[in-house]
Amino acid sequence: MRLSKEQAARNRQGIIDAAARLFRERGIDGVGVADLMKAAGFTHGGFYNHFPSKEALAAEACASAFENTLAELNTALAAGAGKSGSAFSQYLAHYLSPGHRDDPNGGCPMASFAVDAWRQGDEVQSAYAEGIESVLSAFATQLAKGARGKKTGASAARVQAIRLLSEVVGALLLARAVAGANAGLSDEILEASRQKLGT
Amino acid sequence: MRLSKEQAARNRQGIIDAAARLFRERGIDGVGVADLMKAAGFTHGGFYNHFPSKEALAAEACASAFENTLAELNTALAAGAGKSGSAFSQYLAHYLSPGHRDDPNGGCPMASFAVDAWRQGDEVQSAYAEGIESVLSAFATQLAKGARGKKTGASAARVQAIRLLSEVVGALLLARAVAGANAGLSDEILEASRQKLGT
DNA sequence: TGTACATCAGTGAACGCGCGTTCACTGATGTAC
DNA sequence: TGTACATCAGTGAACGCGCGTTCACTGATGTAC
Repeated sequence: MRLSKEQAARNRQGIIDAAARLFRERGIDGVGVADLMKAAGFTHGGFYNHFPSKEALAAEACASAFENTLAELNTALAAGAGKSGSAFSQYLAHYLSPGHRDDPNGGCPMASFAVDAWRQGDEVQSAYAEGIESVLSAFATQLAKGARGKKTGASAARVQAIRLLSEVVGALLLARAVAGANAGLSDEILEASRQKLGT
Repeated sequence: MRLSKEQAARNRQGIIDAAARLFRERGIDGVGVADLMKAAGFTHGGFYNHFPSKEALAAEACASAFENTLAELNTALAAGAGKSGSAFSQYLAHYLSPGHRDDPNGGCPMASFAVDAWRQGDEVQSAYAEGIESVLSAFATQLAKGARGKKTGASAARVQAIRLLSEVVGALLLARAVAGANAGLSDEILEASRQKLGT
């Protein structure tokens, strides 16, 4: 039952989408090839018609998750273009919301893939590092133009972007890690960073 | 070949120590029971004489890693007691050093166990959450007393402690995740947080 | 204090299970003539 | 345009492997008398 090229390409993309969701939720090692294929609506045997290995898929899924995240960020910024820097602040507030913490499915790949990238092979690491670089650029652009009154230099904005990214990713990861055992602490962590966002 | 109680207790501790090291390095799922027992100098069959399950050991190893980390922090602070707040700053600078990034073995359990705690069972989550709470308290105490000139209130110090912890943990995780694919970016992330530590 | 027996840490083989990957097969699609 | 054949996405069984866990066994330690 050979399929048309278009359908095959669509099926391939469906597997990547399912992987991008499931890997973020349960980690790369936490999802089997059979689970993935089932989630995409297939049996597991066909997997290797599309990808040379599970790790190759993981790298594509990671890259895809970053693309979606960047697209969302740009959409959010474009929507609030009139209101100067506030769209970015709102994006960060959403990032640090309990909703985002509890739904890693479509959420931040920087948090979900961080430890996976560290311990996984080269392909995933490369995709991850490129994604981080893209997000940092986007953050730095926002910080440079949105600075309150005083002009911020490009290099200062980059340092600020790195620190901001470290803080929000760290807060999200810590909040997720303690959510099950200490929900109050988890909320407190998110609030602490959210309160002081612009400072 | 039954052993003396003392020897048995020492062997049990040896397994915990090996686990605390290996789990931080490769993740809980990345180390098998056989690997652990071999690292501790035993064959794998005896594992269940000491622990009811791998997860129970993981929880103990996580708690043990936090204890060691807190002890190191206190030692560092006591050693630099004369120089007011600078001992704490030095500790943070060490935390954000390339050396700490490249040697997760005895390093920060907050970073190493973050994703494991999130996706693992209740026992590990509890140990992790308690560890985080202890470190936050220690940080808050330092920030409250070490504040430059102006007095910092307890609740403000706690918020500051949470944000500081989020930033350093996030920076360490990001730096580790990109180290393989982009060493320059990895160093840059550590430096950005290190430069601005007190600000 | 000395003897007999129960205890239990450690060994190494074995268990069942799920994983990533491979394989022979199917049949509609794409292509060469 | 029509026909014959090669291609290849999908199926489902099977592979080897490593994992967490269990087991029968050993023999020195601890304990009851």
